[in-house]
Amino acid sequence: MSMDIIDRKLLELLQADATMPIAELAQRVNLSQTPCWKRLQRLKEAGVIRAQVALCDARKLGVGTTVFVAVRTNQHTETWAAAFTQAVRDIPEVVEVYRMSGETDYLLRVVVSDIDDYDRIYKQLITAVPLYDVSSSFAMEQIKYSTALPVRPAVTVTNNG
Amino acid sequence: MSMDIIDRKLLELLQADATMPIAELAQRVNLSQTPCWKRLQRLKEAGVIRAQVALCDARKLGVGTTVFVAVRTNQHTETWAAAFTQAVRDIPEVVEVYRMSGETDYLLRVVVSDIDDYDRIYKQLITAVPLYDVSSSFAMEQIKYSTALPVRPAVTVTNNG
DNA sequence: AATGAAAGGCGCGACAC
DNA sequence: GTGTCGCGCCTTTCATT
Repeated sequence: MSMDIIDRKLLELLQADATMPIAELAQRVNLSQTPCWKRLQRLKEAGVIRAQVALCDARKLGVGTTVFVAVRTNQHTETWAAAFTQAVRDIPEVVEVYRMSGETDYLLRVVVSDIDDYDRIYKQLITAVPLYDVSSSFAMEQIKYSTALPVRPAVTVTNNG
Repeated sequence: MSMDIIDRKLLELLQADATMPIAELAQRVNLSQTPCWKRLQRLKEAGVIRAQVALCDARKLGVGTTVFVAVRTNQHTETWAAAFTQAVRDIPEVVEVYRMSGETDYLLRVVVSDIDDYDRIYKQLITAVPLYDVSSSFAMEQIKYSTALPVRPAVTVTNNG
C-alpha cells in the first residue's frame, strides 16, 4: 500500500478531528471531493484507519486518576498468559496492557476515580488471576495523551548516518 | 450534569464506534431519534464527549513498537517543567506523558518503528531538555489498548463496606 | 417537559468525462 | 483527478402525552 504525502496529511487531519466534512478535508489537501473520498475508502479498507470513535473526558466520567501497575508472574505458561489476557480485557478500567522486556512482565494502565477505587480494581485483578508481584504507581498529572500516531514518510536510508 | 443509564449507554456505544447513525443509536437505547440527538448535543456541550477521531493501525504506520521511558530530573523548577512539557508535546512519537509519584518523575509512552528509531527520539528528547536519568523499557506485545473509558454509575456509598 | 413522528438541508457515495 | 446526480442521514419543527 502506497502512502503519499496527501494520504499522510489526511490521516493527520482525521486523527485530530474525524467530524470534518469531506469538502473541507478535500480543500485542505488541495483536491476535489471525489478523489479525496476515494483515498479515505482506500485507507479504511487497508485497515490503516481502523476505527472512528468518540473520546471522553476522564475527569467528567469520574476516572481522572491513572495508575500504572507493574505485574510480575512466576507462572510462565501459555495457560496463565491466556487467563491474564482475558482478565485484563474484561476489566474496563484497565485501558492499556503491555507485555514488557526486563524486570516487569506486564505493565498496565488503569483509570480510576481515587485510591479506594483503585483498590477495588486491584482486588478484582488478583482474584481473577494469580500474580506473583504487583507494584502500583500513581500519576499525579497527565501531561500529554494523544491517540494520534505520528504519520511520517518511511525512514530514508542515507549513507551519512 | 446528570448522567442516567441511557447517557452512559450512549457513551459506551460512541466510544466503540462513532460512525453509528443516530437512528441506530436511538433504537439501541430504546429512544427515538430526537431525544437521542438532544442527549448527544448535551454530552458534547458539557464536554463529556471531547472529540471524535480516527484511530490508526500503529504497525501499518510503521510505529508498531512501544517504549516506556522513565525520566528523572534534578531540576525541580517550574521553568524546567514547562520546557519538558513543551518538548514532549512537540514530539509526535511521544503519545502519552504522566507526572508520577515515587522514584520516577515522569513516565512516557513512545511509539517507534524499531530500536534505532527509538534512539532517534531519545536523542531528540535529551537535546531538547536536560534529563538527570532516563530508563527505557520495550514492550514486546500490546495486549490491550482501549480509548474507551469505563462508564459506570457514581459509586454508591453503602454502610456495609 | 420530554418524547414520538415528519419534512427540509446537505453531505456522502456512484456514475460519466 | 474533476464535475454531476441521487440517495440517505442529520437536523429541525410540529404534534403529543
